[in-house]
Amino acid sequence: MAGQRARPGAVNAPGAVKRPPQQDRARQTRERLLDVAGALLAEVGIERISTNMIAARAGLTPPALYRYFGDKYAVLEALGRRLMERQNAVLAAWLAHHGPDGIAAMADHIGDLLAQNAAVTRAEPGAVWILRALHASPRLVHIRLESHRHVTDRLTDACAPYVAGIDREKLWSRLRLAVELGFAADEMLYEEDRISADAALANVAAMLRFAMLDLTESV
Amino acid sequence: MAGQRARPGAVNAPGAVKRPPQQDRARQTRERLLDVAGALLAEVGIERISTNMIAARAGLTPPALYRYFGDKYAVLEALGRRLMERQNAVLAAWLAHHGPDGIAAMADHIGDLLAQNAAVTRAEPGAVWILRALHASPRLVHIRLESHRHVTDRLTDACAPYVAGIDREKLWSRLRLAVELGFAADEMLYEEDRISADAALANVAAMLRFAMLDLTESV
DNA sequence: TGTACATCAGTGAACGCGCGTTCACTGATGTAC
DNA sequence: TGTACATCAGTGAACGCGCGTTCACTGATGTAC
Repeated sequence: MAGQRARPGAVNAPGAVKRPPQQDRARQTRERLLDVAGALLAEVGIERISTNMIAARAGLTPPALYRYFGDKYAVLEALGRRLMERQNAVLAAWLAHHGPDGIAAMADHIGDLLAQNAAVTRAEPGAVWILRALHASPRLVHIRLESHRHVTDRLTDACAPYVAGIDREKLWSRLRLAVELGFAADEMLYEEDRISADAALANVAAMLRFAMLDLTESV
Repeated sequence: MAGQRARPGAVNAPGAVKRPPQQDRARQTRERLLDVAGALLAEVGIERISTNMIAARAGLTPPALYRYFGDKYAVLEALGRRLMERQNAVLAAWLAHHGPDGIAAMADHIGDLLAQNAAVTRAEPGAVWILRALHASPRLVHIRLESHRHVTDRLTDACAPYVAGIDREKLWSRLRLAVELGFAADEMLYEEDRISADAALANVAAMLRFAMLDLTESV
């Protein structure tokens, strides 16, 4: 076979992994496409969003989008990963701050973590809708699952030294559940306007604190 | 204007509310369409499901679907409502059984409620995907919200007599959160296979029990 | 500093396809006498 | 019990539209000398 390289005229080797953009203009365009996709997800929902729509809103023609993303799902996937990375950064900072002080210290500051996470989410265009899309499309669910597992791994690492008597699997399960409930509460606040965000986060924090401290007692 | 009634030839007055089917055959067809829609939601997701697809899988031609549902979203809405009604029936039975025995009795049997709810969900074709679709489409979110509020109202009614010292709004907020977390935990079990369903539900039940009993103490 | 050249970013036009929905119609079911 | 008639359930064919995606191309940016 002569020539594994793409034909000279072919802009896109279909299905090929996209190289990261080389120029500043391109990096900005890519970010803009993601921002626009988030906003549109909120406006029209995952069942109506389209690549043509995203490109148009970003001031581009459709083929330009395909320079950055292999297909429609790749856009949504990148959008999801960008949000989760930002959330993970919050967690990392929180762990660095409170992790070394032990379980009780962490349990007492869960409210901070929830609040900071909520702030990051709120800053992202269409953030709730991104999270919901990640939940609702069979092609995307793995992203959220992987991210929540990653978060749980980090929390487990941080807690394990202080609860030596508990097998890691049990600890992991407990924290996995806590992660899910924390995110669920955060998302609920976007649609339920009959309860105050502060009160709700305080309640959740109290429940998660209970679950964490309960761990240390059951050694 | 002569004649508000539909033209003789017109099968569908567009946008008209559909009357409930008159014949047995029709009732079965309607149920079949909903079952099929649930299954397809699980297979292809809300972004790919289509009316033509639903009709074909149900052994019908596309126009037949429009005899039962005003448009595509009406199908999904009916599907969502059917599931929520079944879940609400579980709650009603549970409340009738444990409600009269007070807060502590209810708190001690939250695990039962979660388990029964999970069973109902599991029996419905594509149930998780229905719940997720209800979360992910702007046109559908209100269904889930209304249902969760309804559930919270019923719980608040059941609890209020035993916590006379607490203002109803605070009670409602606390229970609203509990409802959300209960459903979130249930849904998580469908995608997270690294933790056991029983253990997770037991954990959630313990947290919710804590939240409920905490209410009685804070009078 | 100027310029020739290579690479990168984005365009204009078009494709085949399945979508949601409607029409006028036929066949099946129920009912009054 | 039979039959004429009204209503209900489902069909066959088609519509205009926007979808996701690709092509061969032009204009913009960066780089070597």
